[in-house]
Amino acid sequence: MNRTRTSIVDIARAAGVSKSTVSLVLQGSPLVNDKTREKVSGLIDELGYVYNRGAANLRQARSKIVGIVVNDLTNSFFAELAVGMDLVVQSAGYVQFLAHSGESVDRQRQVIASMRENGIAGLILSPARGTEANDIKSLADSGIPVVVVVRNLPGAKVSTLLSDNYAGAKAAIRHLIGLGHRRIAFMGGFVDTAVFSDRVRGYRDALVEAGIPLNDNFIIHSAPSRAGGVAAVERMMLFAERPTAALCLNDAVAFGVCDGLRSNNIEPGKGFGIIGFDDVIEAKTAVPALTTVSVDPQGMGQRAAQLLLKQINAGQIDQESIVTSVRLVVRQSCGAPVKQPEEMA
Amino acid sequence: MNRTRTSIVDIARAAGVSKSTVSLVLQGSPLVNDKTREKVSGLIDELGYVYNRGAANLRQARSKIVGIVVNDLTNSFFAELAVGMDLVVQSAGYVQFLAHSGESVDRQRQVIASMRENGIAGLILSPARGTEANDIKSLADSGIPVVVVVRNLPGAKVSTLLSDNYAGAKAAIRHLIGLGHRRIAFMGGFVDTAVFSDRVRGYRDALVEAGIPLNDNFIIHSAPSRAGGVAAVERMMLFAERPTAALCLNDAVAFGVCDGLRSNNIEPGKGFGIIGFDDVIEAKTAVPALTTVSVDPQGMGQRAAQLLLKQINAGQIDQESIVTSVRLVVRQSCGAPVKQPEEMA
DNA sequence: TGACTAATTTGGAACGTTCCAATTAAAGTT
DNA sequence: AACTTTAATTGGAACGTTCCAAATTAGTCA
Repeated sequence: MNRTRTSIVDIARAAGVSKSTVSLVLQGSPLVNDKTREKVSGLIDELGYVYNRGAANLRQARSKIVGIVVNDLTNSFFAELAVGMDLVVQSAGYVQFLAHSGESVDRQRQVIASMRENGIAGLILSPARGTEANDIKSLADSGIPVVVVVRNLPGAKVSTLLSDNYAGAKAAIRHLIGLGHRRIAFMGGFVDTAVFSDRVRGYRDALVEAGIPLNDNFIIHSAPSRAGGVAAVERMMLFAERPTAALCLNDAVAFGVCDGLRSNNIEPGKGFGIIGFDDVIEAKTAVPALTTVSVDPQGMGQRAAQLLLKQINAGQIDQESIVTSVRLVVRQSCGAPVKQPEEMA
Repeated sequence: MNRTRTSIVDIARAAGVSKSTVSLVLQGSPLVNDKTREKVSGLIDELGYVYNRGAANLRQARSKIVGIVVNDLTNSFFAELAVGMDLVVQSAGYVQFLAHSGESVDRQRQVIASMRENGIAGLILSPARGTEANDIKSLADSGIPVVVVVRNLPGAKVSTLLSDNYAGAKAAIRHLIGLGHRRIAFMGGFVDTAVFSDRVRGYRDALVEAGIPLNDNFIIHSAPSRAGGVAAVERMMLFAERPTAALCLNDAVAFGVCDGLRSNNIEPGKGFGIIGFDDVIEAKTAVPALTTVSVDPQGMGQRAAQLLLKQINAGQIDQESIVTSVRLVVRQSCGAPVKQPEEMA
């Protein structure tokens, strides 16, 4: 009910010591006598004192806040990524500004500026589509560590943490080929992201490696969402010669593809092989369980946060680029071996 | 590259005015002469000055930070809720600490303490299971507005924003009854949450209202997740006399129920009617599209944030309890009218 | 021009911490 | 007892802002 919160000097007065001593107690210094420490700590809970980290930051210039900006929280991949970051950030005694840019560069710029004003010690950014290196230049220039995750940001001289999209896509396609598929589509995504182009590159290279001719119609663009997957299938159904399997840009698209196939009375995993990308939690429990390239979003979030904290503590920032490896998790959605895919059109 | 960030006095010196004038310019005061304002603003971008909101807070005691604690970000319902909050918080010029408690009261306590030290102006809490009124008492006592959402927190004298779970469940069951169903299950959830008990109450009341005898076996507990839905179906399949439809605790469970039915070769929406709760974005595009009680999570997040901001600005907090109305969205998963449900066991 | 009002500008205290240099108290050592 | 170490404690400046009362400058009117 007090108008003004109780401060360090209030408890100093109450304990009959100086504010410096109280400060020492607060930071657990061994310099202070056990008896005074005890008395002070007692008063601290008794008076309901709460530490003012803002004031401390003002003096020390190093805050315990990290900023996290994610392009789409409603996509479970990014939600899990955020949860992974949250985990390590919190247990390191930091607290996070977490914002959602909704793929808007403007909004992203705004929140980064606002975070900066609030004195973040570092930033983890999963950039919105269309982000330029310039958007984080001034941040990086002022010595605040930045880690870019998931999507590449060419030209930015900051650390990045990406998954091995190329290898993952290649492994997925090889698996489908091994099952006997020859007409394989790539579904979902638009050309303007590195994630898309890397995965498509893996898709293409695996096909040529197996001597299968490329068919550009089989790369079916759509929104990288569940709804996008449904749309892609609609498009595919119009083809005279249809694919027998597809690698999807991500799990969300893959689930959409399952939905779309069902409305066309094709059973996913039996009449058509599907592989997703990311390995979101639902991938395991879905029916059919989704074969997918596991990126381990939560683990990736953890690694990103660890990388950032390392740089914050190190003081100087040496730019690091990590590509996390990825593995194909075979479940039901890619189906049993297909004997004569030529006859399935 | 400067060791120390440039401050208000740096640009004051450069512009040949006092720091007070610069401060005035910063807050857009009409007191300052246009010419000096112009000069000062010029120097501000030129020297790359960034406002230190922490220092300002120290002086003013009212920050532009709100805390948001959510029990499970990986559940799309809560992710969307968070996005809704983010939207209004950001456009009001605030920035948010967003944390994920993962249903752990300990962790929740920690992050709330940490947020408090960082000087949040208010808190929105979607409490972890097992949270007690006491956990936010000291916060509320110190005059910081708190809004509790989604889950009730009995005994806490703070504002709450809940959806009308009772009415929603009742409407859903009435609809199923109208389609001819008589043996209707309730799937998912555990007894310790108000959300669960309210929805079950609606379920029960609607059944007795229609003169249908209650069967407690038909309330099938499980984790409130997709995996939980699958598990609930497994349990149901063992019944001698099976339900013909189910209301699910939430959409995640409902999707799981669809999965579970499919692995038992029952087509969701045809052989078995399913109604979800929440209306997550995927509900619309799923196949079959999910009939569900729409809670509009994003809208709810927005309302919660607006409520909080109102209280922050008002200065004094008058406790408000809002129950947002809810509506049944009929799509495909509850199926066509069932003629003779007695013969479907 | 002088007096008065309106428009601008400005020192300095204050917010709650940390840190440094300096002081005081306690404990050993001859 | 006089000194040296070691242990504990302490003022006060500093961090970057806001706010107030007061000072300065410009403008207006007789």
